[in-house]
Amino acid sequence: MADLETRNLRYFVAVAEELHFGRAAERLGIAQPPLSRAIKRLEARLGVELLARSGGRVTLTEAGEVFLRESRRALDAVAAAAHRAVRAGRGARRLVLTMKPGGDAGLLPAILAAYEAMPGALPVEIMAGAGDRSAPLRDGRADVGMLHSPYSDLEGLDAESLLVERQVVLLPTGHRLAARPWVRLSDLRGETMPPWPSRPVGSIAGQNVIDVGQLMQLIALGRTIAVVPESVRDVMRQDGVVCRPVLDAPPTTVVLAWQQDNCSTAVAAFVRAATEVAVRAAASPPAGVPATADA
Amino acid sequence: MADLETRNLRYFVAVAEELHFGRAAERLGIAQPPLSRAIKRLEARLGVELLARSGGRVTLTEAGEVFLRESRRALDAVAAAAHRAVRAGRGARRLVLTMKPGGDAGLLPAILAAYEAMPGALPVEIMAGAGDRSAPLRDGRADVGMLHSPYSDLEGLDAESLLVERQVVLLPTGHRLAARPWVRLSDLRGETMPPWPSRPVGSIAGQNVIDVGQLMQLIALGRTIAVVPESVRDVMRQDGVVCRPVLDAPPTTVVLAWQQDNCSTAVAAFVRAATEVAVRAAASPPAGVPATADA
DNA sequence: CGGGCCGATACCCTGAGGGTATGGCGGACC
DNA sequence: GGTCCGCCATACCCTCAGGGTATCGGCCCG
Repeated sequence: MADLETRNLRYFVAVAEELHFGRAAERLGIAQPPLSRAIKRLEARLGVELLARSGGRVTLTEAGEVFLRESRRALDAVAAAAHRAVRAGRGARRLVLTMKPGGDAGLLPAILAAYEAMPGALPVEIMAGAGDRSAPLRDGRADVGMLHSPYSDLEGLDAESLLVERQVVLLPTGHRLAARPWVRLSDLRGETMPPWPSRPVGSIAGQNVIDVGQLMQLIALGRTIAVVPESVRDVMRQDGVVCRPVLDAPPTTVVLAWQQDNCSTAVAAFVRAATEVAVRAAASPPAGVPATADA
Repeated sequence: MADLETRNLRYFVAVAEELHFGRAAERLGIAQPPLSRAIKRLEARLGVELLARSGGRVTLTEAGEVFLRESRRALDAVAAAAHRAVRAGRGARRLVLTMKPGGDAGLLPAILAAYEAMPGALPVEIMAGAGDRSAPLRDGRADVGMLHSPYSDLEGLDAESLLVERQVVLLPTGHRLAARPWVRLSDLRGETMPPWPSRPVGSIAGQNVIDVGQLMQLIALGRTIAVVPESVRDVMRQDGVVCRPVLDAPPTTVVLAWQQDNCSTAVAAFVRAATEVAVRAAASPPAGVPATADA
């Protein structure tokens, strides 16, 4: 069982995700034949068939499924090694927090204040950006992240729930559903919806959704509608947009997540600060963010 | 930040462990100059100095410490990907248990019986061997392991304590301390002791200690003495060897450990079986393995 | 039965990475 | 303080892993 290079893993992950050698090769920036060879060699080295090429279809074998999951984890670990070392070398210890802009449900200021009041608190750097917010946690670019539970993949991360929210749909004022006090998911069939939870940042009619403000504009213009956690309503208001509860949408949870094996005391302190703030917020919710009524 | 290959990590880990390019190169089976170049390139790619070469001394920088830890973890993850995929491909789902022979404190038969009585239990394969028993857990060759707490490195593993044991010293009958009812650690200064907890399997006067039986023989022959958890006494008796409690030796804990991110139900079931057995054993200890008296 | 899609094979070629020889710098010892 | 020695860095060469192009072969579909 010779040494597996990360290149082998990257190649396999690409093929496993595309289930198509040609597209995977293109994504990797190489030609298809070397990729075929590489995968074949990989299978030979492991002594296991990872992909079933039965005619025009490529599918993952059971071993391939396992190897895909483990490979992703291993690649994350390699990336984390690099990022953590760089951050350690750049001196200036910091705690990096990753989040979607506006995704903190208004909790962040209080959490930051609580954390920074703790003895030995590090400066907190906020890393806001589009795309999958859990990736920076896995690959070591961030220490903690505010994620949204059903949307983000928490596999391999530790997490603490901060807040459970209902979801609302954002509609332009002139929309056919805007007159109703509430809607159901079935009412939204056939509407243009941004693929909010999907992995690559979604595009609506060619426009990339990169921040909540832009999304609001698009809604006001009648180009799309969106289902979002109700706290977004308070963070970002926009004329021409109304929100209506979606009764049967599953509730979202704002979770604070971090890498499982992270033994840093700074992360532990931040998590403690955040949960304390969350408990307090649940007890006495700020105006505009009503607590979920007891059943 | 170009792709880091596992080769880079392996090379760095070797140098970081040896703190000597020449020895590290020898260990890796390559010459020293390519190794120097590789490390230098690695540092250039990361943009961080990992090693401080100040005169004849090589030391790790702070970033190097971080990178060493993370690199080990990443290499384990890569190895785990390979092993898990192979095991998944070989069909025949099994639960692999790693342990030091005789290191189960007599708990194993009951644990196996309890686990196998559970619905959906997999066949258990026992992987006994010398060396570091936590490595197979990290690199995916084993699912669960019985480790000994102060001796095995549990970093990055989840673990459940099964049993806390006092330690005893094994002496040849003719030994100067054999006449005493108990000893203290200070009495053992200067004695020939196998480096039991050390990473490479220790050698006593050129003999590799590979199993408990051999160790017993060596003790009976007066070649060495050993401090071991008291349950070893019951698993393996030998004429010519007596055991005496070591009053001030730290107690050892038999722990059941597994990879943190392992979400397999089989592992969960095994852990549950083991803890139940351990609780029962603590309540009514079998003859010969007295429970630790309440303080 | 023919065309097109897609993975596998054949063959070449480039460059990353390994080897040998040697330089250069520090520390140690007399 | 000079010399020696240990050890990492540099210089230079060479080999082969891995990438590219061209093409084959099997499968599906019309």
